[in-house]
Amino acid sequence: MDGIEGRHGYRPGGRSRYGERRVKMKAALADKGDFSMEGLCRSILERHRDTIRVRKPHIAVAKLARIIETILTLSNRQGFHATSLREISAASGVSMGGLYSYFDSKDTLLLMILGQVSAATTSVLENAPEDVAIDPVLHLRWLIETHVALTEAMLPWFVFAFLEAKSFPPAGRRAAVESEEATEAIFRGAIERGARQGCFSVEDPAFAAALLKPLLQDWYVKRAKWRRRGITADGYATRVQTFVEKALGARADHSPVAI
Amino acid sequence: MDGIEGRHGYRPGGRSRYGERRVKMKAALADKGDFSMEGLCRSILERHRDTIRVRKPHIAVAKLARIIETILTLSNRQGFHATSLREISAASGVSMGGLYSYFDSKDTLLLMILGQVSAATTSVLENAPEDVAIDPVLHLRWLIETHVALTEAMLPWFVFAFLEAKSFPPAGRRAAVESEEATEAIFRGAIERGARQGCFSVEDPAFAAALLKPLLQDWYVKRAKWRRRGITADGYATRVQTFVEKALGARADHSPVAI
DNA sequence: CATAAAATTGAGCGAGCGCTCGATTTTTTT
DNA sequence: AAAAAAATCGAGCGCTCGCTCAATTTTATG
Repeated sequence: MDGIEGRHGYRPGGRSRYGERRVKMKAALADKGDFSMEGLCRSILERHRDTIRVRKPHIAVAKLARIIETILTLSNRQGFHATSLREISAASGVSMGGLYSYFDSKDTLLLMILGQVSAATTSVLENAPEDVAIDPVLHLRWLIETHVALTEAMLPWFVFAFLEAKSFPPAGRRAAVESEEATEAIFRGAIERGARQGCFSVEDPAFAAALLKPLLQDWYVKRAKWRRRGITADGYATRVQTFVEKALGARADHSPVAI
Repeated sequence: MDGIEGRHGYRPGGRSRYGERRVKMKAALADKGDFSMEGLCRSILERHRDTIRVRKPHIAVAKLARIIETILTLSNRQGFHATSLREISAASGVSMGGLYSYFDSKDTLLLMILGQVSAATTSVLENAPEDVAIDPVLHLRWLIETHVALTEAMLPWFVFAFLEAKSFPPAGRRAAVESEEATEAIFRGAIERGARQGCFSVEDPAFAAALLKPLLQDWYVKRAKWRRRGITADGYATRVQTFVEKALGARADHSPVAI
């Protein structure tokens, strides 16, 4: 995996590797799964076979896709709570009763989406290519660009999770906190290993790891702002890498290529 | 203002200035206004004299305080949208009709709170003491610790604003974005000046300023996490100062005292 | 092509919502 | 202490919400 582009953002005297990086970003996700609406809904169907009453998978997946597409669109505009099932029904073309073949309550629907987001996040970030995971600096760099690429590929899902996770049922709240801590633990792992090996000089690796999450969240939460400023996903990832590596006191020979 | 403690976190060979810093944190806010529930509600009353139908200020302020206290508590637990006026009435001891002497719609109530948060934020952060504002490094350090102190003093207000600003009426959305950009502009001012004067070596001051906001937000948004880890407001401010100054390549002679 | 199974429909239910307004109590003025 | 003004009250209005289920249409089977 990751093959031809080689060394993951590290290239001794390199300049302007934008094209390569963009390819790599997509490549970093390519093997990890299918992030299309259909693929994600297939995964939801698997995790909720007991609740979903429609038996035929191809029918269920297609309709789930229409339903969830609609919910993400409406909720990200006006909030999940403010989006009624009647609206969802009208916009998706699925009747009121039809919706209830796919979930038993509005809360379940919320949990389906939150669950898919956290499942995708951990399954992607926990599986860095071996050659990257060896070097803490490269590993952290990979985590940052992969996180940005993932949130890019599942943008409306992450926006939804961010907006709605807080104001909802205990189960959802707990799941969200756990998911976030899992992500943070992955960051912390790389930073602590780097500190032990002398790649980073940082007093408090746990704190640095905790700060990284909000930095990465800003990319999808304030998307409009970054677009207005003409910053691309690659540009954002590169800048965060630079910023964080400097804050961690990364050894100079590893410093990423300037934007 | 800020008087006796002197130089704002900078002290050549200093160690363990915790006590001083804590005093300074409160002092930094002391002259800027009254951040008690009463004081904040007095400010709201001033800005909404036309909507609020109760004429006597002392009565209006006292009751507003009870109402808003209740709303902040309930909303931060279960969301503003999910909190009904009947609940607010029961919990605050003000009748349904009574509530409507203080606002003409639930949306107005939301805007009152959001407005107070952004008013307080800009009025505080825009008024750094002159001796601090002179030096960009000290200025940035002051902005960080004052922001943390302010969000500490108005914790439920900031949590509310963070949770509810997104999913509501256009007016509130716009106000929130503007308020955030104002804060960011203040950060950017200090960082750009520092870069020009050579105190910082940073490629993209605007980007660094934009990243600072989410770092400071994490303090009040994930409050439970930080408390669980035993990190105080002072500790958080100090760590963010260290982290950010390192990322900005601040000159060593200005580096803050180690925790 | 008949029949069983699966999928889909939407009017209707009870509940709770934001909000109003005439009646009532409290406070101030004379 | 009476009258005027200010503040407070809460039952009730119209409406929309999440959700259900008997009836219907669509699809698969022998």
